[in-house]
Amino acid sequence: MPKAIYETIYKDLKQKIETDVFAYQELLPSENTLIQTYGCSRNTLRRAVGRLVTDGYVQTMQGKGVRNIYQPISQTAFTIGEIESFRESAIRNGHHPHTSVLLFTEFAVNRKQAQSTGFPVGTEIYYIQRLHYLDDIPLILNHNYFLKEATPGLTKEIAENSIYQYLEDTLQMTIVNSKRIMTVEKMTQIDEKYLNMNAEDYNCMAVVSSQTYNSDGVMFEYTQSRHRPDYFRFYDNAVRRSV
Amino acid sequence: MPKAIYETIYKDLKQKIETDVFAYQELLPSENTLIQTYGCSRNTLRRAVGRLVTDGYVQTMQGKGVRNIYQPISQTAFTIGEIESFRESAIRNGHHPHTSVLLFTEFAVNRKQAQSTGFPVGTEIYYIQRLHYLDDIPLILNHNYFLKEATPGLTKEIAENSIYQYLEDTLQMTIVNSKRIMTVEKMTQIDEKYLNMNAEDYNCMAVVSSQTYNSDGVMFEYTQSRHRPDYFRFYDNAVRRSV
DNA sequence: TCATCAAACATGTTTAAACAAGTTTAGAGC
DNA sequence: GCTCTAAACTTGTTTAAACATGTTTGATGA
Repeated sequence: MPKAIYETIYKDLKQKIETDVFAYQELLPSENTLIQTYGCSRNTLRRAVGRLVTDGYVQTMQGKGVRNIYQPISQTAFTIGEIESFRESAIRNGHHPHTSVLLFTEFAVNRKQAQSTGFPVGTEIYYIQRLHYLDDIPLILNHNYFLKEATPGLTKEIAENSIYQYLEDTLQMTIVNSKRIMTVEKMTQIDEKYLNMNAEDYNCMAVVSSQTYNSDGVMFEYTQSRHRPDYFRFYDNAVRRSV
Repeated sequence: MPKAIYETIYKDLKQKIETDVFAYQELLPSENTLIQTYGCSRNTLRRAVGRLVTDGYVQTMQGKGVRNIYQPISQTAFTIGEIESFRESAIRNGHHPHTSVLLFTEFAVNRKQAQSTGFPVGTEIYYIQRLHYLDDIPLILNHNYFLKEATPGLTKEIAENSIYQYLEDTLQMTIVNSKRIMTVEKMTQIDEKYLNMNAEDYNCMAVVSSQTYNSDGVMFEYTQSRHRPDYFRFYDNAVRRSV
């Protein structure tokens, strides 16, 4: 539940835009009008609208107003800009997610792993391989490296459901920040096997590597997500700033 | 040149972080200290710091302070979150960009093109095929569709340099907003030919499709950028909001 | 010595007010 | 009718102040 007023207003406006209360390409009510509607100050309202701008939902035009430029996006969309677990994003889009754990183990990172993950050599970690299904189709092969010190008590059972839910609800951890890199890599035999792919067809994967930090500034997770190329979509909205 | 105070402070702090004036994982000076340094109000300072947060440069911790979590990223990086021309981003990273125009033509969009571009059927557009080189290696094959009405006077010569520079400097257009979708697609014979690729090796491309809006809320550009998979990197920083 | 607690300090949210700058509208004057 | 302009809008920037909430620190007291 959002406690902050601007969060509430933001969500209300967002929902109104998504449900066509405001028409595409039309102007939203002016700031003054919305201030009266929500009974808040100008700053608070502008903060909510500012979030809609970075979401690509609206566009502000000085002197004119705020235009709705939201267009619904299709299907298997992994919207960028927020940290969301596979489970959360699947449910949000009305799909049935399902996860199977292929491997659950723990070890200390060696030099090669330190290179790719960003964890120092010797760090104790949980290493988990998971396969994510959407409506019974295997879409993503995940390699998770969790800092053991920061995520104690992780089990295979938790990994089968939602690790993030465990971290946030049980361990009271606050996830704050995630740096991601998108690349395209050759498909491996492991990819082929688990994702039911044929390298004669596509021979590449969409790979998202991410480093995630908690509120203590500790990088507690490195994950490589290997996506089926034919189902992969990554959305983003960019705003050009004055140069 | 930034006219707004918060822009100036933002850029100064950003530059200080990039040049290690503040050490990695250390705390920045407190708000009160920075307010005195810059002689500005708290709101203005917080606005600058807020931008650094969304850039993934720093992490704020209530009660504690602001931690520097910036780590330089490598090589051919196309950082997300901002609209940047190929030329701008290449120069920013110290490379030598070069563009060759393969095709410069104009026509009215048919039904199939309307589907993919988002322009209505019959819209008059410039269609440009361009090949972007970085340090003499062809990396990106671009298909540009520019709304003729909004971008009058476009020529092949302009396309060889910077179209964005023409739009902003000569036409006084303000580019505001760009929605992008990242996918992986099969390599075509055209890709193979111009990018010196061999489909026996990689048979896929990283494809970024984007719709760009100007300050009038008009979508004036649709572009499909087909990237060499082995050179493609897309950076992003995500912030988790309270659920 | 050690635990407790209040003060000091950090960031987070909200309001109010003023001014700046771009756009639209309505009216005055021709 | 037409043009020009001033007034009334719109969003953009900045300051000031108050309160909320989380963290650290240091003094007090047992």
